[in-house]
Amino acid sequence: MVIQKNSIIITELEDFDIRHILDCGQIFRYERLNEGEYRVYSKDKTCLVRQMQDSAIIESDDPNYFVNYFDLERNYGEIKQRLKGKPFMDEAIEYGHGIRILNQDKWEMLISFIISANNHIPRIKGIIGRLCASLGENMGDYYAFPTPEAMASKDEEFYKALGAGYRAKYLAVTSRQVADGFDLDAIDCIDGNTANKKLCTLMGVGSKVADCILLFGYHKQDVFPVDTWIKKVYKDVVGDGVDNNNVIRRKLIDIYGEYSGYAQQYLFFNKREN
DNA sequence: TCCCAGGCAAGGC
DNA sequence: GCCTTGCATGGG
Repeated sequence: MVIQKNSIIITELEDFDIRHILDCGQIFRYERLNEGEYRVYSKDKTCLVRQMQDSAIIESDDPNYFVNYFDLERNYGEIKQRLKGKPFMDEAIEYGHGIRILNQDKWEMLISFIISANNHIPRIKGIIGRLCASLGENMGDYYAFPTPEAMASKDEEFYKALGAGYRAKYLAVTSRQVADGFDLDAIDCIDGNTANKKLCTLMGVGSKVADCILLFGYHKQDVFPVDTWIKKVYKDVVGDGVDNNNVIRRKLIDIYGEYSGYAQQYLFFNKREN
């Protein structure tokens, strides 16, 4: 990796594939421009990613932000090595070998995954896009993700009009709570299970949404978001799917260990695309 | 068409 | 505590 004034150059692509990274369900704000060419948005920033045969380039006026964002200083080879041999992992890692878990904004993850509940990914993208266009700062040729204050200034009806459906109330109530002082940063230094319970006190956040926020916004690795796709994986692993979500979560963390969060992403991506 | 989606809150027991 | 039900919306 070479960091320049307005770009990052990646010359080792064994653990970096921009399509894997963007299509594995952790981010909703990006556009595919061409084959291997994407524009990505995070918070109030943006970058352009182009992946070629044997290198990739990330163009941005704040490269350091995106070095952290794309988790470029972490050794994914070691993570994969530790996961290999566990149930269904080898094929999932082979298929999604270029996945990296992004370091995204906590507040953006909170709102994005409240919207994600019982929803389709294309529709989630649409709602979030309209949310940014209507409440986010105009950055010239794109919109920033709105601040807690901007979102707290609107009511349930506003979010219904955006197409959020029954999640509209959750958005209004939770953004008010954060604007009024609920400290998202304070959750950073507590363990996964305790952090999960704390996030669940916010309206619209249950165990699964909390795990997504912790994995993508806090990079906590001892979590396992259990959604409809992971339930299918669970059936493959244990033979049936009659257990409730808490039991499924606990058993999967038991099986996949300290790198459960990474395991979950490889398994999710492989199940959803194959 | 009808089923389903990166589930949650509320109410029943 | 665990289990069931209702829920807005639009893509496939």
